[in-house]
Amino acid sequence: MGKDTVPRTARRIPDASIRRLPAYLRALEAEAGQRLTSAALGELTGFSSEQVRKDLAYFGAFGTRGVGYPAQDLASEIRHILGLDRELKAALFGAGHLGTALARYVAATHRDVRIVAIFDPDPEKTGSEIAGTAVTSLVDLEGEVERLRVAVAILAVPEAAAEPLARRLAAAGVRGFLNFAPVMLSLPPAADDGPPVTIHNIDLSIELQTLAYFVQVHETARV
Amino acid sequence: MGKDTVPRTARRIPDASIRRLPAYLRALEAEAGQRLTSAALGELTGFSSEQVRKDLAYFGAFGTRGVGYPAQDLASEIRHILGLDRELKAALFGAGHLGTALARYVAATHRDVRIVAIFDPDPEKTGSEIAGTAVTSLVDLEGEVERLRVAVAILAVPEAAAEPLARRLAAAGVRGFLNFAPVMLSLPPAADDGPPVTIHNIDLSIELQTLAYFVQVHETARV
DNA sequence: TAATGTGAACGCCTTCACAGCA
DNA sequence: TGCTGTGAAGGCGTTCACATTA
Repeated sequence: MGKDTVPRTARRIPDASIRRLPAYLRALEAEAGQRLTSAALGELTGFSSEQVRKDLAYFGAFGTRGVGYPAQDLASEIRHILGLDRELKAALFGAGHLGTALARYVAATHRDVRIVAIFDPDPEKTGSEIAGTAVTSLVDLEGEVERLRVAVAILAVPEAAAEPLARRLAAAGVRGFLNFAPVMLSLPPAADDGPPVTIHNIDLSIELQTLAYFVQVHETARV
Repeated sequence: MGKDTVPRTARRIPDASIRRLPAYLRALEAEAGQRLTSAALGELTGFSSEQVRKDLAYFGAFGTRGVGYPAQDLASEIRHILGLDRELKAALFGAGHLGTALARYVAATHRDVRIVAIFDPDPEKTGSEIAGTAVTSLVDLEGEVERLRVAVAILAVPEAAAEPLARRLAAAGVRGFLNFAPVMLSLPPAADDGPPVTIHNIDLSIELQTLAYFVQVHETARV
């Protein structure tokens, strides 16, 4: 997880709570039912019912005592909280296997997130299309990013390319990064004048090597 | 992140500490130098020096007071702690774009993790090779998994396929899962007789939608 | 002197327990 | 009666501060 630079909003909401909201949303959308109790929602998502209630209560009183939560409305509320009632404009960088998989996945499953551009320096790739979006060269990167009002960047590029690219993008106004390159992006000595930049790192190596630890530990700790 | 079923080992080590070890390892391997202080290692990884010292101290006294840590030896120690001094045998499921990207990445960057098998039901794919490993059909899945002594499974399969597959694999002795499918794997009513299963979920939707929240919040909270 | 190793303080998040309300 | 909403308690991890040792 990247730096979280959450400003002093009304009451401080735990990052952990925010990370659970998408799970609730998914469960609510899958469950076509009318009403759901916190216990039911907990069952579906793997969290405790208290956890569910506390998370939701940070944002308002959406439930009815003795009854539960209205599924449809709660889904809308969560979408609103996450900012998914307005389309999130994302640009993808890197049209390799990973980038292609990501573009297709997002296009197939996220109405609320739109990949407005795909960038790749390889001339063999530029001009082609992935999931309906053209692959573009990096000439006039900044111009395109500003023109398309790209809010977040998904980085599926080689390790060495990630940081310089991210710096350019941050300077061009990109506010969020989903980084798949195995590097700690240290972006800005950055500003407290401009809006903060959020970075989420997804690092396969960390997951794999951590998994190795747990698998191995359990082996030894055989009771 | 999945359930963590850590047994009562000697002293309890925070999961968070373990998740930082790979970052230290990466920094140590990149830095060819002789010695490193906790401050230097912190600088390279983005963590505080106290954090670095505390994390390492859970496992032993690897440093020299007044001097720092020996880079080479510390790297070996961390590899040992993570269990990366023995090869981790992994099987990949799903030979689509995501699976292909994962297989190539692991083969290119991890000496310590070996993908010993790639499974995909598509007859067009079986028989081909990805990063030197043949793509196999799912006939005799259990037999192959046991024969190859697969310790962890990487799931790059469609949502619906993930859970039934994971159940079969867990039954066949797979102990760790890296799940890229957007589902909460609820594996076992599982055993307390057998060894525990560790699940790490990597969920693009959660990351994207959480990112949407932070980007949006900052927009509103403009000072 | 310089940097590690570590008890103690702190803060954040989760869990508990129950008051409040349909 | 049943389930939500929430203050209080508890637990876990990070930060602080310093004693320790090459």
